[in-house]
Amino acid sequence: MQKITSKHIAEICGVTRGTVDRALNNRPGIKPATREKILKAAEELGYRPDYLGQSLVRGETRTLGIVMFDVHNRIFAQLFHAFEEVARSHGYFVYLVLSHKDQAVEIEYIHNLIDRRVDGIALNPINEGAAFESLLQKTRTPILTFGNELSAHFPHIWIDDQAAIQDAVNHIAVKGYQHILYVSPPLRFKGRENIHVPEQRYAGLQSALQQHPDISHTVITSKDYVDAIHAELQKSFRRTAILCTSDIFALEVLKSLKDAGMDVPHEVGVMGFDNIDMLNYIDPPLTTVDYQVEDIGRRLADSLIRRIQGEVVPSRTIVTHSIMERSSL
Amino acid sequence: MQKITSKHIAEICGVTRGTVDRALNNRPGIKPATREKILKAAEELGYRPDYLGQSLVRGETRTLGIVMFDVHNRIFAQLFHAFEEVARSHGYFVYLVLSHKDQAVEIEYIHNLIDRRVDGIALNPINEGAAFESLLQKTRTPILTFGNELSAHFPHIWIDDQAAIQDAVNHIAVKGYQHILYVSPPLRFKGRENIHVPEQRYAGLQSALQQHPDISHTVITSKDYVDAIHAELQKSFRRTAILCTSDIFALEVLKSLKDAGMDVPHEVGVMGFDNIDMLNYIDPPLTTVDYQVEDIGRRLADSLIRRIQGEVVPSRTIVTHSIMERSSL
DNA sequence: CTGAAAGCGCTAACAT
DNA sequence: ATGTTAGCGCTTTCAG
Repeated sequence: MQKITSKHIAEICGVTRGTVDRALNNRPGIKPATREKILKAAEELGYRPDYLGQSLVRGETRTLGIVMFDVHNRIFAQLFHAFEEVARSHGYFVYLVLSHKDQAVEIEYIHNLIDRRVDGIALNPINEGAAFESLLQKTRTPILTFGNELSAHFPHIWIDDQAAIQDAVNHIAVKGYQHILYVSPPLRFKGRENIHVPEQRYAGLQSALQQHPDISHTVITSKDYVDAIHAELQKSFRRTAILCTSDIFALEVLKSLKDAGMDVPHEVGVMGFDNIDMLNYIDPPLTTVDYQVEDIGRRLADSLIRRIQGEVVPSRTIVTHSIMERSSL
Repeated sequence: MQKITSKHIAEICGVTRGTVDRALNNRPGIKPATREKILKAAEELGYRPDYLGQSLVRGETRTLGIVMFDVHNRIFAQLFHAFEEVARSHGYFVYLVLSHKDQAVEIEYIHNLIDRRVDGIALNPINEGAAFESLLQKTRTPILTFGNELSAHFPHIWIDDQAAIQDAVNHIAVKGYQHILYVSPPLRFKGRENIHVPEQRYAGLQSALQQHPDISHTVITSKDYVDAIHAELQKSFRRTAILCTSDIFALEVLKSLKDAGMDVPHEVGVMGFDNIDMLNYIDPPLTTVDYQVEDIGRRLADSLIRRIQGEVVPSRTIVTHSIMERSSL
């Protein structure tokens, strides 16, 4: 069974493809009778316009691309959900591509998306630098970023990471802690990949600590951060809070502390970041930094579509965050 | 800055587009010198072939579509990850579309995928019935299913849900439980949407219980299954196991039992299904049914691509499962 | 070795 | 009101 095209319909109805087009897209200049005949034939044959042909001539594909590291971290699954929903409501499809934090993969994917003529791209980049940005600038495809920021050429939607960590540190200070173990494994990739988010958070840590000269701290960036934490806990006898830059780190930490028989928060405090929904099932309930990641997803889709339609969108949009106090600290 | 096409290159090099094509896709019948010239020009201009044009003439888009309910349930996020990885390694892109368990949305999306000429579709359907299947059959686009099964026309890759629940019940029996609260909220949509998976599991429950006439049971399908469970627990004083058809239900149950101050597993046993990775962080550790969902994702992509290339794939592929014993039961 | 022409499926401008 | 033609960007066949 051959795929049926407008040409077939034209032949069957004894008219030309131009006329078929007029009927299908109900444009003026066609006799009601022939229109009916054509529509009926199309209906019966189960005709569906080919999107490739349409896209080629229209110059738009009504497709968005979203590039993220992976979808294991719940925060990105949630973001995607919201993004997809808004996109669909505007008639856009979305390609979800995962860079797996691999710089080459990311570049290949971006090229592919552009070659496929997506109308716009939302990107959480793992690449950075002038070469990368000029690559992105070569295309007229609108690109927005989230997570790791690029230069101001690319509108960015995210939270204020610096302020968020500052708030976290202040919260820790208020709770009377004297020492902070700051857990941010991605920091060790500094200079090799785009770690704008971890760096911003780290900057927030530094500036907050200046307000609290009484609080000492240790930064942990190793892959085996759990082991590193336990080693650190041996050394110091000051009242310690473990501040993790992601809930998924905090969950690992919590688990290992439990295994080691340590009491949270009495022996040591733990704080996370993201407020992923699975925290509902965790004990002890984790204090963390909360923000509406769905809001980010929605705004990304919305702004991207606006840009596609020629509107100017703000180069920076900050979504609010807050401290979600529970009982791990 | 205008997008550059093979036409531009042809003009610049003073040749025709056919020759440009020969150079770009290094086909024979071209003088090395002109080939060099063309490749150089293409390189300098940053030429990239347009995928729409290519797809139109080649008759393939090298794109796969995967349709699932959502990506909140971790099991589907994991499946997608594996699917995407295999697809990419074969040069395929993937459209991830979410039906949100809405039948109309699913149908609209499937139409869209076909109109966009995806080369194949992996589908966990929420629709069912002859009308739906004939809609799917109208296209020559290969379609595989996972999760809810359709008829044998659509190759299916999944676990043996019946056997899995039977194993779960046997495990519960061995542990000496006398009563089972079977939690499967989707069952209440029977007749309205495709709930093949829940039904298979339910069938597994029934047949297993025939082997254990001493075990009584109650089936819970209400949306407020947590409340229903607590009501049931009041009534019976037999040793009770709560068998949930998804870990996410089990997590909710565990949480509510904890809030109610009930001891698991001594006062009541709980068992889940899926062995999602977040179980690592849960206390008490949840006994559940384990299977390699990544394996399903990989096989889906692999088989789909085979079918696209004309191979015949088995109409049914069963991935193994096992009981993951922890300490909630 | 290269050019000319046709076609993938669609839309749009221009004739009749 | 309908037909004709051209073109989106690419590939492919057939001439030269």
